[in-house]
Amino acid sequence: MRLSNQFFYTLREDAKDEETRSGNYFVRSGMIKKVGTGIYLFMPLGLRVLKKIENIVREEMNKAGAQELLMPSLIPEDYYVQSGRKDVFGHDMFSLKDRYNRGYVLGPTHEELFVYAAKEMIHSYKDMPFNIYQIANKYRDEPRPRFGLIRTREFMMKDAYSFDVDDEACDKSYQKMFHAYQNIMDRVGLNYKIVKAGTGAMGGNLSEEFQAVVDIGEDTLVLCSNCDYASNLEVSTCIVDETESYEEEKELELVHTPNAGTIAEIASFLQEDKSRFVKTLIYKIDGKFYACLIPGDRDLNEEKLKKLLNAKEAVLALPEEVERVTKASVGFAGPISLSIPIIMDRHVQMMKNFIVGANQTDYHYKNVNLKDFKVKKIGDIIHVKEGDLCPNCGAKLTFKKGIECGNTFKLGTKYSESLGLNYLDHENKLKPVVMGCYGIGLARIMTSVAEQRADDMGIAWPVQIAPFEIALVVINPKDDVQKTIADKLYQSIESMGFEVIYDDRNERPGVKFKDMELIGIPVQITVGKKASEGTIEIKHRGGEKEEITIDLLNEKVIEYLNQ
RNA sequence: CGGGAAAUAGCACAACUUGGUAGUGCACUUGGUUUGGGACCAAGGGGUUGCAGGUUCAAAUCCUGUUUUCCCGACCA
Repeated sequence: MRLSNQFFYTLREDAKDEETRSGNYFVRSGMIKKVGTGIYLFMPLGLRVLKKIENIVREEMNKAGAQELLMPSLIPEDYYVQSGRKDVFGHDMFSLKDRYNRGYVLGPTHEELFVYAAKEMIHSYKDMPFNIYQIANKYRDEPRPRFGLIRTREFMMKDAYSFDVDDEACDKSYQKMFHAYQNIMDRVGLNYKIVKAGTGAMGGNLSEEFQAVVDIGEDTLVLCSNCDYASNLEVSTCIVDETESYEEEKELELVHTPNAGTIAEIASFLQEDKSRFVKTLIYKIDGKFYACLIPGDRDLNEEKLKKLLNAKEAVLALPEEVERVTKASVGFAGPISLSIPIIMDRHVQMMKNFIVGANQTDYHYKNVNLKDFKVKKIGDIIHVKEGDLCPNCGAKLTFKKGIECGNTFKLGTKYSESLGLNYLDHENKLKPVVMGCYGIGLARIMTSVAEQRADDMGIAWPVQIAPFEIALVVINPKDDVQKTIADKLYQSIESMGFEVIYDDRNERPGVKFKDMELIGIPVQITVGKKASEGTIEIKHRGGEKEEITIDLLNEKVIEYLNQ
């Protein structure tokens, strides 16, 4: 592409509203522009990157035997009412009425319609397996979109669904997709980790996430320093250090702790470390109150709590409710002589002489031990911390931040049962189809790769997804010799099948260099003063320039692009 | 949905406290000088100050409402 007379602009100043480095560079390099909260338009340059990612995804999906189709975004709401997900999504789904007051939604994810499509195909076990997918926009009314393209309300997603006769067959389909995902993430040049994740409201049995390792990520990845354990914080576990404490059990003691309602306050008041405390959190779980005991320096994991109790909903009790249940102000709840059932984290089992609230405003108990109260259930209900011990090998766990770029789910029969997707097996018996679903966020890949490769000049795109492979800069387009040579080179490189952005604008050299580095073209060729002597320059973005003779250009270009 | 901040030229901001011709930088146009890392000089163009009301002789400025955006939190298949 010749830059003169093309739609191309860059901004010299940082974007006001972009919190991420990549987001700022996307805006400054004219790739995207914010239209509203969580809504962006893609300018030609940005679209090229997105399309390249899309094509890699499409190629790998097709290679894995999946077939592409296209679902509508505007969907009669009945499909989501039937599946029960109108309620599950609630306000997260955009819904609207047409002129006849009929209800529609903008599709937040498409299990329902894929099942609808699959029903046309599936009658018998002979009709499976197959995998169908689309690359299309999804709509979610996020409470708080942020981080550039990472959390937007409209976003391009590849979603695929596999259909199989049983779990064993589904495993095979799942593995195919899993490998396709590895190929995709490798090809786009992403530094990523595959972690185990929660199945959440999607339901199903197994979920793995392809997480880009990026500091601005919203997810926390728990990785083992020794083995290959990798898991999303949501579902991470650890083994409990069972080193026996030989501490003597001391006499229970009631202490006056005026106005010290939080762990931090009471810890500083009593001059004790937070780990000497046991927090008592009052939860309302499926309508009933429970007290949850966890170490004072830990956070409760509501997902784990729900799972332990096989519950649908777990919410922290309101202050009034806490006061009613504990007969004390918030902050003084404790397990001793409490009337509601007590759920205790495993770690508390190993503690001795700890401190808890006394269920009396302004009082705590010191030297509390397990014999002092009754527990209904013991389990793992806390988030792991850095330094906890790996559940596989016992080595220390470390944390990294991640952006979820892709995920793979084994859905089981959840949707096929609720939506009546069945087939006849060998024995003429009706059985539910076993499904898998597989998603990839295209703009999240774009952001993650950019974030991982940004420097203080701009984005250093990998060749595979760069908007152009080669930048050709002519230093002085008013110099006839330079211009003629550059024009020729442009045609010749383009005819070799490479994507070239040819900067023939009448700008000063510095402007062109800065722009090419900002938008991140991997290889740059410069035609300058020495062109008249048959010498030009080639370099990697941000690298050292090499002077070469013009006749060597073709082979050098290939060499540089492959490096 | 709670708490905070903001809305002025394409972009980033000033003027608001104390009401009186809306200004600066970048970008843009014209002319000239420049041409190997975001040039310089000169002359220009571009604004119903988010929207709607109110106070006033007079509102970007004060008041009320409204919409939108950003930040923190809650939330997040």
